[in-house]
Formats: sequence, C-alpha cells, structure tokens
Amino acid sequence: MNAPDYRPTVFLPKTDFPMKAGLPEREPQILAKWQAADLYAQLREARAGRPKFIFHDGPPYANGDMHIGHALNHILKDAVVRTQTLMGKDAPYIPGWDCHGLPIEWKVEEAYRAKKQNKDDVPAVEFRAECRAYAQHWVNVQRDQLKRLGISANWEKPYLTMDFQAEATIVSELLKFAESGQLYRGAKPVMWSPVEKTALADAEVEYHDITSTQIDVAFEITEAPNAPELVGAHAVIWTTTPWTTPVNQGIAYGPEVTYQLCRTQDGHRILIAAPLVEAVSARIGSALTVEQDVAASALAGAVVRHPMHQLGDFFARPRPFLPGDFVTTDAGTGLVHMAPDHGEDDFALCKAHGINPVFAVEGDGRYRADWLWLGGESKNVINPTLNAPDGPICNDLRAAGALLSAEPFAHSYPHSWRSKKKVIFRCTPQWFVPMDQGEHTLRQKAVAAIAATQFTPDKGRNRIGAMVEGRPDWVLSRQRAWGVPITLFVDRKSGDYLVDKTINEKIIARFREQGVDAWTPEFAAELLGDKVDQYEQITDILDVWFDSGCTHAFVLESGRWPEMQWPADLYLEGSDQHRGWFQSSLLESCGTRGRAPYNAILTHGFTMDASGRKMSKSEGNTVNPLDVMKTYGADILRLWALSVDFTEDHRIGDEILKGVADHYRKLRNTFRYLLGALEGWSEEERLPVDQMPALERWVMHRLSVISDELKAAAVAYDFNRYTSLITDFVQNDLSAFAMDVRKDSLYCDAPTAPARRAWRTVLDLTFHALTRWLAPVMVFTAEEVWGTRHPDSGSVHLLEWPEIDADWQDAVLDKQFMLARKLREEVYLKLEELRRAKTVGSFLEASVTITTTHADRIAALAGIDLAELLLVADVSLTHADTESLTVEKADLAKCARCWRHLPDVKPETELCGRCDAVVNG
RNA sequence: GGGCCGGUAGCUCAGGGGUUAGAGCACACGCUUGAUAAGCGUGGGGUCGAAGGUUCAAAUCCUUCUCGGCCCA
Repeated sequence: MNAPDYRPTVFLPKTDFPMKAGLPEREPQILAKWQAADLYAQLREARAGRPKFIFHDGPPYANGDMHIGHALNHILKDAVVRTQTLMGKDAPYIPGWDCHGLPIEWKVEEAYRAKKQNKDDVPAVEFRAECRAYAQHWVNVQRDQLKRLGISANWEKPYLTMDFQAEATIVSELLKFAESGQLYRGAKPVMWSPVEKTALADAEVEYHDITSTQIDVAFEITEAPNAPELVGAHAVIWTTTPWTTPVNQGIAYGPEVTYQLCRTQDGHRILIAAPLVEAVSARIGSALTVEQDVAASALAGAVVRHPMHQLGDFFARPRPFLPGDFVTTDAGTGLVHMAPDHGEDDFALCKAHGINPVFAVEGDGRYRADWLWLGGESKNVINPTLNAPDGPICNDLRAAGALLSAEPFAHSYPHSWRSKKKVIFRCTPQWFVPMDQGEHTLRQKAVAAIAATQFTPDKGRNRIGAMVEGRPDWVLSRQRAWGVPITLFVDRKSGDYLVDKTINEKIIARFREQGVDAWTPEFAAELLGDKVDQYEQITDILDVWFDSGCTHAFVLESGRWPEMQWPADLYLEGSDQHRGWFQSSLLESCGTRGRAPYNAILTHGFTMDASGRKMSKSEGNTVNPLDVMKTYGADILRLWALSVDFTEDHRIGDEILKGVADHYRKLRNTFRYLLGALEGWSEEERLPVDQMPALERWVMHRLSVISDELKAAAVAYDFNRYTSLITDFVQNDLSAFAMDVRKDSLYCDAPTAPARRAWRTVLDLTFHALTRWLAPVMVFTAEEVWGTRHPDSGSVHLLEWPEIDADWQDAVLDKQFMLARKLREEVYLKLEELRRAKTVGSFLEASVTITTTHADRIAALAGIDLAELLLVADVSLTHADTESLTVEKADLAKCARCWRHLPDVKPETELCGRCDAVVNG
C-alpha cells in the first residue's frame, strides 16, 4: 500500500532568492542603487561623531586600465575601511591619483611623434594642458573600474595631484624645506644625450650593440705606504670609454681581490688582478712574469699620478686608490679608473672620499674650452674618431708612454630612444634634500619614525629601515615639463637660494589660482621687481615622488576634506612602496613635521600567475580583473583577494578562481537556505535565550566565539583568516551539523512548537551575523541577501557589527558538543559499512548501540538527544566493561511524513505521534 | 651581483622542536531526492622545495643549494 503524500504538510524552505548568482549582470544594478541613494554620504552621516579611522589612499598613477595589482590593492583597502565601519568607526575613504610625471609626458609625446610633430615646437603651457587632459582621462577610466569593484569611497571628490590646490600644497611643502634650509644644489651623474642636450630617464634609453675602443692605461704609482716596493710600478686600468680618461680622479680596487705585480717583456712592472694576468697579457701583447702577490690591503693609501700629469693643475693632483665593492675580476684589470663625472659607482665612491666632479664635459658633449687636455677639441665625446686607437686621446696617452693597448671592442651600449644616438653619464646640477644635515638629521628622524610605526607584516619595518639607513640624499629635481616646478630663485653671485616668506606666500597663492603654469619669467619679474636679473629662476620640476610624499598634507591636513585628520591611522600599499610612497611620505613629513604621516603601514605582496610566476604582457600570462568581473563578478574577485595570504606573493588563475567560485556558491546557498528557512518569520516567534535547547545554545556559543575571532582578525587586517573563519563555520558547524540536525524540526514540527521557534530564532541570529560579517567581503551579494529579507530597511552596509552576547559562550557546553560530534564521527564510520552492505540507505533507518567504560562520557552527554544529533533511529549508550559500537537496521516503522523510524508510528496513517498532531491536531 | 622575503595535499590555507602533519574545496565512491545545477557520508591523496648539520626527537632551529618574488646595482 502506498503511503499518503504528506509533502504538502511539510514546511520546506521557501524563497525567491536564486541559487544562480548571475553576478556580472546583477552587480551593476546594485551599484546603480547605491549611487542613486548616495550610500557613501549615508555612511558618513550614519557614523558621524564616532571615533575615526583614518585610512589614507595612496595614489595610483593615472595611466592605463586597472590591472590585477590595482584590484587586489583596492579590495584590501576597501575591506579595511568596511570592517572598521562595521565595527562602528567613522572611516572615510578619499581616493586619489598621481597625475604628473614622465610616463604621461611620454605618452603625450608619443602622440606627437605619430603626428610627426616635435614636442619642442609646442608651447609648454599647451603641452602641459595635454598632459593634464591625458591624466584626467585615465582618472575617469580607473574611477569607473574601481567603482565596479564595489569600492566604497568618495568618488565624487577624489584627490588629484594635479589639482591646482594640490600643486599649491606641493609648492608650499617644498618651500618649507627651503625655509628650513633643507635643500641644496649638488651634482649627480644622469643619463645625458649630447645630441638632444638633455637628461634622459631610464625608460628613454635603449641598448644597441656597437664597437668601441678598449684601452689599457698605465698610471704610475708614486706613493704606497703599505707596500713601498710598488712605487715606480704602474697600475693598469681598462676602459671602453677612452674619453673619460681626461677626467680621471682615482683608481678603485676590490677589497677582496688579490693583485699581482708583473714584469713585462720590456722590463716594466705593472699591477693587475691575479685572475686577469693572462687576459691582460694577451691584450697588451707581452708575456708577463709574476713577481709577487699584492694583497688588496696593501693598496690602501697608495697614490698614482695621471699620465698627463705634466699638464699641471688638475692633472698634477695625486690620484688615490679607493676600495670599491663594485670592482670585479670578470673583465679588465681588476683596477677601475674613477671619473666621478661619468659613472654612478665612480660618483658615489669619490663623493665618499671627498672627491667632487669637475664638469669637464659640457651639455653638447664637448670638453669645456679651458680644459687643459683636449679643451676646445671640436669633436664631442661620443664621436668614434675621438676615441679611436689613432685618435687624439690614444695618441697623447701613447706619447706619454701610458697606452698599453688600444683595440676595437664590441658591446651593448645605451642610446637615446628618440635620436638613436649614444648617450653618456654626465654630472649635472640637481636639487637635493640632505639626509645627514644638522644635529637632528632627517635620517635620524626617519629612523625614529619607523620605530614608532606599526607594520603589518612586521618584516616591512626591516625593509624600509634598511633602505632609509643606507639611502643617499634625496634628489628632488627632474629636467622635465609635466610636474610641479621647484619654485626657487638662486642668487647668481652667491649661489644661495632666496628665502623670503612674503615672496613664498605669493608663489603659493598664485599656484592656487593657476597651478603649475604660474611659474613663468613674467611671474618672476613680478615677484622680484628690479632685482630679477640678480637671480636665476629654477626651471627644474619636482620628482613625482615628492608630489606623492605631500598627499598627506593635501588630503589629511588641508581641510578640503573636513572628514579627514592628520596623521593617518593607516597607509596600505604593495611592498614595492617601501622604496616609494611609504618612504617619500616619511621623508617629506619628517622633514616638515618631525614624524611620519601614518601610525601604521600595511603591505601586500604581488599577484603571480597560476604557476607562481610574475605576470607580463609579453609572456601572455596576465589575468585581467575586468575580464574576471565579466566572467565571475566582482564578489568572486573580492573573495579571492580576501582568501589568499596577501602579505606574501600569491597566485591567481582559472583553477584558483573556480575554487573561489565554489566557496562563493557554498556561502550563497547557505544564505538561500537561511532565507528559505526563515520565510514568514515574525518577532513574536522569537524564543528567549533561557528557553533554548542545547544545540541552539551551542550554535549561539559558536557565533559568539567566532564574533570575537573575526573582530580580532579584522583588527589585525588578517582577512584570509577572516574569510576562512566564516567559511569553516558555515561548512562545519552549520551546514554539515546543526542545519542537518534541525531539518527535522524545521520541516516537521508545528510552527508554534518551541523547538522549531528556538531553531528559527537562532537562524535569525545567524542570518544577521553572516550578512554583516560577509558584507565587507561579498559587498554585492550581502546587499542582495539583506534586501531579499529586509527590502525596506536600507543598505546592509550601514549596519554595525551584530549584537552578539559574550555570555553566550559556554565552555562546558562546547566540550559536550565536541564529544558528541566525535561520537558522531565514530558512528558514521560504522554506519558507512552498513550502507555499503546495502543493509540501510539513509542513516535514519539505523539503530546504534554503544557501550563504554568511561562513565564520565556518559555523564557528559546526559541531556543530549543523541539519536536526534546523529540523525539515526535510536541510540543506546550504556556503561559496561568493554568499549563497543554496533549498528544495525532498526526494527521500527518509518513515519511517512518525517521519515524517522519511531516506535509510535500508527499503521493506519503511517504517521508518528508528533506528525499526527501537526497534520490532524 | 647586493638587500629583504617566500616554497606544507591538485587548489586556498592552518601548524613554527614532541604521538601516525591538519581543515575546507576539488577528485572518487556511496546515500538522499523535503536546500536538488543543492544537501549528507566515506575514501584516496603529502620524501612539509633539495642536501647536509644540531638534537633523544626537525615541516619547525642552523648552513648550503635550488626555484620564485619585490627593491636596488
């Protein structure tokens, strides 16, 4: 006989909330609602007067589409701001962009080239206007893309470093350095194109294979306090740029290198590195006899003289041996000739020993007219004939008896991207901020500020600390057009820059009105009056790192965003910013305010491809966040970013995203079940805590414990822990256990039954907790879920941390359930055998008999309905002399409505007592 | 080449001297067909990047190597 169909009498979950998310279509609709309601403004209002959490957004460069690094970075920022907001803080988010600088300048130039136009023919004002328009275009593009990610920020009023107000702030900050005497004009070797007569950036240089002249040059040793026998011998240097020999000022040796004194066939004694004796012998065409080893330490304090010393003055000065870590024995002689004007290593080593550049080569690449050797030579230094074996340099050296070899040499050499001509390193005047000036130096202040800053992860402290301790003075100047000018006037006679507060205020005021275009000769004349000819108006612009170093002043302090405060609680960027923004902000703020502009720094690693390799367009292994959003949705990308260990490098790829999408589905389905299970809920149904059965109290205990753990994770910015706490709770405690156990009550108990009301009360608490906890992660889905149940109560994002009582925590109860769940596992192991033997299908058909020697366990489980918890027909747990666990098919009738196998099933209705009462009573 | 950092199941992550290294997902098999393009259960899967060393005992501490990353040269 067929059982009656009781399905219509069962209270199954009911909801319109779709299982399939359709995020790519749904998310933009939710976004539009937020925008229409101005959710960001609502948030500010909702949190007004609350303790503030000041996050300061680092400005991405306004160039190109959002890439995966931007996406990760902004999702993390958003998660910080949203979790802080959830915890009740007033956490404003002012997004910003870095708008000046070479890459933009370059793009605009590129457009000129395409039109066969020359940048130099375009008025500077016009050129800058185009740069400004270009930057604004990408700001708009990136802003839309970041909005689509669900980032909650003040998109109506972002900060741009090219705003006139920002440009005025940057000038004002620069002048603070000037007024406090923290600027000086020094020199530094830069890539220089003698053809274009301009400095070049690294990005403007390309390498080509060319043939140069390599020469070996002998310098006579005149003093050697640690090895007197060397006096009269010759130290041999090797170079592929003969034109630098007229500017030589010393010789570098490797402190770890062993040298040898060798005798040539014609009886000269020369000093070279031991591993290079053969190579040198071949080059100079003479057998070499090693006379003695010379330790590097013997060279300390030794001195040579220049082959052209007879010219006097500069050339007559002694040239010291200097220890240089960069000296290798890969090629050459193991002794490196030092021309501080023309090499970075040379410059740094000589500077450390008080030897300064001499500026012998001018902008057009020719030796200056008064230079004693080759002054007035018409060829510039990159001219091959000047450097050739039969050219003037080699000829003079040969005549002086110093040229041991001169041959062609093929190598890769930097060229100008624009003119394709060779470039040189050349010292040029630059503006610096000194790191070690005064009693309380900038370096000391910065080091102290680092010690006072909180780092997440803490290793960041190490990294920036090592950099700050070792870094050279800060070079502020660039010889460029698109940027904030260094607004200084230099006295042509004294070389000092003008410090005049009144003038400086006028400069700042003018910049507020006109921005960087204010810095014209006309303005200089207006400021200086008849003294204008006495001063040189500086036309260099500021390194964009200085711009970004000033964002704290503009955004936190200027009052343009009244919701902000100085200093920031947090800066959050990729670990590359230890050298970048973290440091520029630190130095700028220490120089002007004596402390860092932030209390804490959070860094993230880089996103690699699926196999852990760096993404690059040429490798074709990039993952485009815009595509991910189109395919999966922003919430998937967010869940990904907040699931990985972002403090290290981490990966993204198809398999990973599919895994994230699976996690998402689990969470979504749980919400769907909650919504269905809570259908028709009304507040009258709520049951007081003291009437809750044990399982309900245990779930509340778990909610309370997890609430604490989640808060701790959010405060520590440990989002990967935050999300896994939630998914583990949903998967293990709810889905696989409590929800499974309580299906019977939810589906079959009478709606008024206290047991069912208790469970629905807990489901309601769980719903409120989960929607809010997940709101900072799955921003769109949380809103969709919330709106499905509470369509008229505003955004989920306005809500605060769920009210969960610490009193719900119950260690005894937790132990009890740990034991019960352990037992459940053991029983299921046995039941699976029964099932494989086809004795039972559903575990509801099984009967469990347990004996144990542990009376304490029986006592601990007293008051818990084990049959209910294990979803079996019945459980007998008794004390005995042996441990045993047997399972068998229960000899009980099945209730046709609740499917449980029970003793009180009436054959005529096939209903158990409970179900009979619900259906017929 | 230098500074800093990392490598635990197919994937995302726990564990940071002490039983047989864990979780979730994925996979396989099964149950259910009343969360159903869902839910539940069981299972297989790891020389903890490699090699040395310290120790009674190493995924864990040390050294070297290797692979990868960021920043510099």
